[in-house]
Amino acid sequence: MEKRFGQSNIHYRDLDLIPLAVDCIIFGFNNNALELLLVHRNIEPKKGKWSLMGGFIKKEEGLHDAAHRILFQLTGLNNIYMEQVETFGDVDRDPGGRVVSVAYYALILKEEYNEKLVEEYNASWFSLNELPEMIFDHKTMVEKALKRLQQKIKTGPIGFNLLPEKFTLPQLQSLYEVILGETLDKRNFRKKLFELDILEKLDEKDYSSSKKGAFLYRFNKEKYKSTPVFKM
Amino acid sequence: MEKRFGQSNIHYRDLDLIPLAVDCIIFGFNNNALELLLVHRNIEPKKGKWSLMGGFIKKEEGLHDAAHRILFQLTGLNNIYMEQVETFGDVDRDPGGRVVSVAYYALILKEEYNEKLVEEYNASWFSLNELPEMIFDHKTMVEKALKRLQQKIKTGPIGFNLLPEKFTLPQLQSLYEVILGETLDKRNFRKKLFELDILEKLDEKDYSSSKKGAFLYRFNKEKYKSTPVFKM
DNA sequence: TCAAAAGTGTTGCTGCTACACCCATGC
DNA sequence: GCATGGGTGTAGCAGCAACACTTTTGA
Repeated sequence: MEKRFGQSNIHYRDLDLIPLAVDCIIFGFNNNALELLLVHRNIEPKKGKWSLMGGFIKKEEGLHDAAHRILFQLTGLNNIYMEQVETFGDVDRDPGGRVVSVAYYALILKEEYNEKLVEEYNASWFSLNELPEMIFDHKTMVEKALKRLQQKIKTGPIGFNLLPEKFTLPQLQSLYEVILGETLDKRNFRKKLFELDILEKLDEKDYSSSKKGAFLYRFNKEKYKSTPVFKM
Repeated sequence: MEKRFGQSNIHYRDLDLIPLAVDCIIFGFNNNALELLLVHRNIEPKKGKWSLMGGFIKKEEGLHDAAHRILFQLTGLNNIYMEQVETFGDVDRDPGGRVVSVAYYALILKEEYNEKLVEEYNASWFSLNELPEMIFDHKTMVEKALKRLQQKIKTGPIGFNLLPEKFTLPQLQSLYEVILGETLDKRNFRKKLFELDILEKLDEKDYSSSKKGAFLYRFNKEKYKSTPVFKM
């Protein structure tokens, strides 16, 4: 076989082939907390430990496709916002053998995932502040993903992926607070948002968390696209 | 063989194994321009085209080790600042066959690399504004790397890796200007730097670019470590 | 003496932070 | 009527951008 790869002179037969996986950091927002969907290992080694949902990349699928497939396997969800975080490739990261893994994070709606699938995988939600022990370098992956999410949420309108189509401003603010890990000033928060002019105020109110009720808003993609600036 | 990998139930024999490579975006600074070290393909396909220096990852080395090895192959340089950019894995990115590639960028000193090696590889420097056509998705890799470098240089003292140990403030400013792609105000630039208090002013001057001469400075790592804040 | 690059402070403005009270409603 | 969360405007401050002239020296 004389096939050559890429810009290299290496022949196929000389190649070290290393299993390549994707791990998904699945974020959800609920009860004013940021949560993570983890799967429970019911096989050895590390039986009983928690881990990110992962899987191996197939020959005929791209990285992003693999990430979406694996997310779909666990949640039944499609068309989800996902972003590559980093690739982890320390030789000993998986004691079971050399595996390189590309980490992706996903922002999903906790109300929409398929509960049956999640049960099948022995998966469960954990608040970010109360994460259980996780296998391998998954803890590091989560930390890196969170940092990227923090950056990204300040510069792009991606937080809305964690909220239902209609949401209240207190909800949105709470989302930013738990992701950024700091409390925000209510008036300043709203001022910034209104200046961006990307929200549509609806005539409906949500009464689930107060007697007075909070107005519902909707993210207006068209408005954002016409002037794609976002800074929080 | 019953070996199991990671959190998955997939057995080794079911795995698709995909060649995994590293590509290096090698930045250098010279003549007040940001430059890139590219290698010339002298084999088909794409003979005559330019490409990033790359290579396949070995079974017994980590990702970062692979990146450093490949950089060393071309430049003879060790202990270089490198950072992972992103992993590229579209199915058809390399028409020669499926290859997933992890992109790393490196900041090196143009005065220090091994010219013989570079000649052997038919490598050559290109100004960032005058890049030749490159193979595969290497252009995209460069763009992503530059964006990361722009971010990073504003928040960390990494620009010094592109300058000799002793450098002048006009040099440093020019470096920031070409990386960020904008002109900066001389006085504001210097003010910010002095406030950071991480530079050591030397008694020597550099006369290579002016008659008056510009004072030489040195980055003081200790000072930076004692108060690791950096914002430009 | 002039050309070319190095070096140096001040002012105005903008954008951010801090902050307190009224409203609507269910109980 | 009171407790709870929703909603609203302003003033001060800090940090950023804009800006011009003097110095040195080689040719």
